[in-house]
Amino acid sequence: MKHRSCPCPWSLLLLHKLTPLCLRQLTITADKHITVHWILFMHVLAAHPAPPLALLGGLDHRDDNTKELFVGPTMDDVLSQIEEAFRLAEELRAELGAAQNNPVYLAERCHGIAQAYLAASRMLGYPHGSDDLSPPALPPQHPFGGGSGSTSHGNLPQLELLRPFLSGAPSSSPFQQHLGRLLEASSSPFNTPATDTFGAGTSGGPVRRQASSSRSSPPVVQPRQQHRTRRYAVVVPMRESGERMTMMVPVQRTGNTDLPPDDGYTWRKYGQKDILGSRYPRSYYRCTHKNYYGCEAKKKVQRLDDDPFMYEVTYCGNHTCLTSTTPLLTLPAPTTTAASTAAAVSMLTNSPTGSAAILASQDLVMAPSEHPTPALSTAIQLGISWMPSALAGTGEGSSAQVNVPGASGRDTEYPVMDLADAMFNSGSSGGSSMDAIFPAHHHDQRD
DNA sequence: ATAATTTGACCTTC
DNA sequence: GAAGGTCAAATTAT
Repeated sequence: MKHRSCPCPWSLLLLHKLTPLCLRQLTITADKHITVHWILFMHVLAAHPAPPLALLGGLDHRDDNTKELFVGPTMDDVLSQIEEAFRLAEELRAELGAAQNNPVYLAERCHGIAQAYLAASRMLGYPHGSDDLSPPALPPQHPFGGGSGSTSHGNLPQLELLRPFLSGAPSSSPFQQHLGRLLEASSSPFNTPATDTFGAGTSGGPVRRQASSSRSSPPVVQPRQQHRTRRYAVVVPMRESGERMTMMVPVQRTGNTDLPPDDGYTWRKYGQKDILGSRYPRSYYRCTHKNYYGCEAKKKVQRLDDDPFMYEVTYCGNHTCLTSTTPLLTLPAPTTTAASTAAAVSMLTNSPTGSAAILASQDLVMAPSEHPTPALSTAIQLGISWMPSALAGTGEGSSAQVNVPGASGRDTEYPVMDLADAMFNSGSSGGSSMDAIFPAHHHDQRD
């Protein structure tokens, strides 16, 4: 079990510095979805594991000797680079409507944004960033991939990052619809779906590959109950439930590559099936919160025959567990629990993992409501309300707050010190709160 | 003790 | 009847 004993406030410091910029540039659409540049920022920059001390000297504008010892870029340089990325992203957002039918242009713009973030990341000496977001060479005729010699999937990782934010949203914003069209274009025309798997590259019959099983098969199989009373009262077969979405997700390049891709939600595996003509079995998952919230979200995961480093993930049904309650409104602010604070902060990233954290906090503080109401806006509001508090270093302990356009109703104050205490002193369970904030990148190299 | 996974049996659809 | 999807007991992990 890994445990980060002393989570470094590096990312928080970065957010301190960036907050005014974020508040100005961060765009929240009408239905409270954070747009592309913030997501990219979180994925590329916030994953930085540790603060380069010299850069932090630049961050604080201290007139000490640390800067003199450092000949590389300062934090201000990094921030300028980030600001440039924000500017490009904002331009892209403004142009989405007009440029939606020009995938080449859009891809290039996304590429440019990613490059700007990567430049900042490189200034921080974070070499892995280039690996994660290395933009594709964009052949004019195939802007979304299919280049010779490369894998046919995931050639536009900048867009792939956005996929989880489009899942399960029946009422998409125009911006989401733009992104959806982009992603659709990125996967369907050029990426080979797993439909033509019969005999394609397989050597004879199907070869089963045991998925992430650490136990050895028992030599003697116990006889199972032959006749069971099956109850299929309210079963909705996956093929009949609407809201289906299929996507290609690359395997984790680090650690156990047999693990299914982590989309941030918590799933429980309920079945595995050998599929005719496929080398790899198909795994069936349902939402962990099915019993508690009646969440009917399901997914099936299968490796591609022709690209074992790619999973085909089909989502069915929406996560009703995300819209079940308004738990955050009941949080005893400002004496927020660690879990709930982490939930609110993580929701700032609008990541599904943050959603999972929200659910964890729900389990802690309240029972499910009979009248589900959208909690997303609340979570976003809490997140944004937190940001200026964290920024408010001008007066320690101050609790400035910001009314987020589109977020109606109450304002909640979260003093930064409480937040920091909760974040950095909470570590009683397996994962730190920082994991909830920046969940996408782990630096544990398990060999 | 509880939660999650495995896996053969069972059910539904085609 | 075959194949895909799901159930649930057994098993394993936490």
